[in-house]
Amino acid sequence: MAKHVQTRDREQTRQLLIEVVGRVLAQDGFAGLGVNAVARAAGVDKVLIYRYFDGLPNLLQAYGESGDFWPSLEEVLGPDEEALRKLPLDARTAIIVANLLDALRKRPQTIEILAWEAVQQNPLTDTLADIRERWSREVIARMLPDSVKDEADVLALASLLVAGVQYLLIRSRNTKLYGGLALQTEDGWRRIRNAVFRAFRVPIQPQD
Amino acid sequence: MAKHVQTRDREQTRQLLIEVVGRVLAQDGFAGLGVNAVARAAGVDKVLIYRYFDGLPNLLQAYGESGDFWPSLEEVLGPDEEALRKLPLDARTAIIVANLLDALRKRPQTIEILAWEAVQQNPLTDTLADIRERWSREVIARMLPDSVKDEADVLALASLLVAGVQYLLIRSRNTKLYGGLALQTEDGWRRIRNAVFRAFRVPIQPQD
DNA sequence: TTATAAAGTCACTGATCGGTGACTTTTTGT
DNA sequence: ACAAAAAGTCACCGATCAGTGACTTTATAA
Repeated sequence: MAKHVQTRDREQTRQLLIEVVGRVLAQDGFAGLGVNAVARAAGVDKVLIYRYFDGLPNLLQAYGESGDFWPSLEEVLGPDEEALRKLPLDARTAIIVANLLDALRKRPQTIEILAWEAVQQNPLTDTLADIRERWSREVIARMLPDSVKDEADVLALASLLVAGVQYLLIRSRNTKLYGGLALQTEDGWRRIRNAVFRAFRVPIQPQD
Repeated sequence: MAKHVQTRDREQTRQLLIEVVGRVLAQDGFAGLGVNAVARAAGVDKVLIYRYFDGLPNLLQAYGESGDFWPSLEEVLGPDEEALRKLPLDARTAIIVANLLDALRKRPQTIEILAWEAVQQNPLTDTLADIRERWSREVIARMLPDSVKDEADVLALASLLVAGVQYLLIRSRNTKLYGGLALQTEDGWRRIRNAVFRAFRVPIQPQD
């Protein structure tokens, strides 16, 4: 039973489609994301998107679940979780936010998705937003349990800063200058990163 | 020469179209913004958009220039500019950012435009982004001249916070909860506003 | 009053979109 | 070897989009 080399393989084509979603997303953004575009980029007929995924939403869902489009907890907590845990609340929070900034900068597709979420609401963006909301709750429970009863409301400040970081990442795709910040230079991002530490009154820590 | 009541008036129709752009923008967002949609909403033939504005971009340009879609300097500096000027740099900056937050919350169309800018680059969004960049430079020149040589880089922190505020405003259209912040409640926005003051180590000032 | 220019209407093109039915080709189980 | 099921192709549909040419109606100025 020496089979031919498989040229028609459902699972392989499924994976290809999922992979191509990420590619299209990174290249053209969600604006260019449609059945036609994905099928074309995959060199595959669009009918397969309907047959294998019952439409684009489910394909995107599969992409969202399969990919590592969001940083892992480890990536954001750094190499030495124990040492981090011993720091004061402000410092802990600042470092986590700064690490998140570094991690997100490396993920163009994630930035595209953030832009998409900001602008449109649909079942997929709802799902992704929910994943991230749970992620943030996990970070808090694991590393910032004392923040929830902090009367100075570090959490609000942290969320505001994360929001700012995400917005600037989104803008950096198209915009050179935002409020005097050069979003497409390393120096601009160093200033932003330092501002995070300043907001928490924590000595500035260079990137790993 | 008792004229009939004008039923055909170029200028009036022009103004109507400009006004309708704002209405469509506030109602359906920029996603629903097209020649067909605007013409339909205005009860006018779309050919007039081409005749009077030579296409949608110029109509949007006219809208951007005519409307008060961005807060005035006065609105952001508050009633007593002189008193504000006497405060320390941190306090001045915090108050301006907080005032900007209050002002933007009142402008749903502006929030739509911000969302649009975040996501797409085109001649119009470029123009609007430029208007705002000049606006911010004017605020700095007028109220924060000492910030440019501030070695702690208040400006970076201010821009980051403004970015965060804008992002949360954008998200608040669709999202209930972001990082634990209830974006559709007064309490949520009070926490965000307070976080601004906290970031600058300034006593929290209630909204006017 | 009448000619003319402007205001507004209408019907159409060509392109692209999401989605589907019917077809051909390959794989697989017996 | 062969039949059935699955994989993949192809041509089409209806809707909507931006944009245009040709038409009718109204206002204005001589």
